[in-house]
Amino acid sequence: MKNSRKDVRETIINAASVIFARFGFKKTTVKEIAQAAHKAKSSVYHYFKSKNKIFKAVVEKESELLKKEIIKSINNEDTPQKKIRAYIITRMKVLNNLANFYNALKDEYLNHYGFIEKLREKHYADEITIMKKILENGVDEEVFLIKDLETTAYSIITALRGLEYSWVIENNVSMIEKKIDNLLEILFNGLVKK
Amino acid sequence: MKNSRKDVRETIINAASVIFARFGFKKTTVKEIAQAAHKAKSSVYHYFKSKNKIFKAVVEKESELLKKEIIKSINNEDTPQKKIRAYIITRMKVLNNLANFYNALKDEYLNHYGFIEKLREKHYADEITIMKKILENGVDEEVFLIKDLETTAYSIITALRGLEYSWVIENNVSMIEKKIDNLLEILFNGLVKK
DNA sequence: GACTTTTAGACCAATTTGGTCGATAAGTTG
DNA sequence: CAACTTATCGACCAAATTGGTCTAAAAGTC
Repeated sequence: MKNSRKDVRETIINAASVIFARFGFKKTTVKEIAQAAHKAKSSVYHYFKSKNKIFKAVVEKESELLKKEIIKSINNEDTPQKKIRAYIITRMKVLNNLANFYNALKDEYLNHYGFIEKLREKHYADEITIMKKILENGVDEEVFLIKDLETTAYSIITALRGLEYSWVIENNVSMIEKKIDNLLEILFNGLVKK
Repeated sequence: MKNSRKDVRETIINAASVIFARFGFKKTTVKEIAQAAHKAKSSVYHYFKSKNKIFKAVVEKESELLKKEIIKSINNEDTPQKKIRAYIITRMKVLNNLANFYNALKDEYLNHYGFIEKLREKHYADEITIMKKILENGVDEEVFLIKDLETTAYSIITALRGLEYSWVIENNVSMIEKKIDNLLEILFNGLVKK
């Protein structure tokens, strides 16, 4: 029996994933991807229309993986506060292991490619949706008091991006978790004494 | 006062070192090196005749650093046995942080370049010289009994290369030190019961 | 201000690279 | 087996990239 078309695509994506992660989009050649997948270059083009499309497939796969992991980790927690905390930690941890997706989000150089922007937008939209659900849940359980869910979710997600920098440079994980907890303390209880 | 020629060369070497280490010889472009050193590409060529020569300078620098570290660690020990052990451990540890030199020693792809072969030979010769000195010292102190210093040094150095593979794949340092000690036990006392 | 050293932009020849095409092989289906 | 579809691959190409040169001007030195 022959390998299904999907299997071969998967093989190529996996091979490409490793090389893209190591060398970035520009420095990765289609020939290398082909070699790593044990195929001729032209065979790769039988499954993907362009180098761009290969990268797109790789990044989308990682993007979905991240989403899955986040949702899983949220479902493991019971209170809305713990869910938000789990969201943040998982997001940071997993994202750091998904080099291609991370680059797609950050790398200026990739801005020329339209699909990257779309991917970013989708990712941000997903983030907001997830956060909104958590908040909504918190309101239902009468833990949170929120006027505008959309705006609040948006604010939290935006603020989170500020954390990323510390995350990348600090290698001390427990230190970062402390910082996050401090941030969450403010977020949950506010700065004003009650 | 203007930067001396040597300083600029040093700047370029340092910039190149980082990029070569990350992307390897082929994937590194002279333009990138120039940018990292805040120079125009043609300015780089004012200091180095070719990309090859830049790489050569980088690798030689690392090679010398390794040698220095090894000698320093040997001088820190008093007995010949400890010196040999220090030699092995330092060699492994430092070499792993000198990506360019390591690649120069290992990478098949670089075989085309003549200077790499010469560098390898010099490195091996240095290793043997150092080991010979340790052994000689051991004989003088009547700790070792060795007929042919040259051949013995050669044998030990050769055997060491077999260790490198385990070193690279194992990340458990103490485990590797154990393996080394076991090897040294055989080396020092022999397999035959006395 | 003559002279040397640096710098950098324009330029070039050679290689590399993304991508195409046609021919052949391998599977599938009837 | 024969018609047909799918997969594989080597040869090929135009465009981009790259290592490397050259010239001219800026900066430093005496």
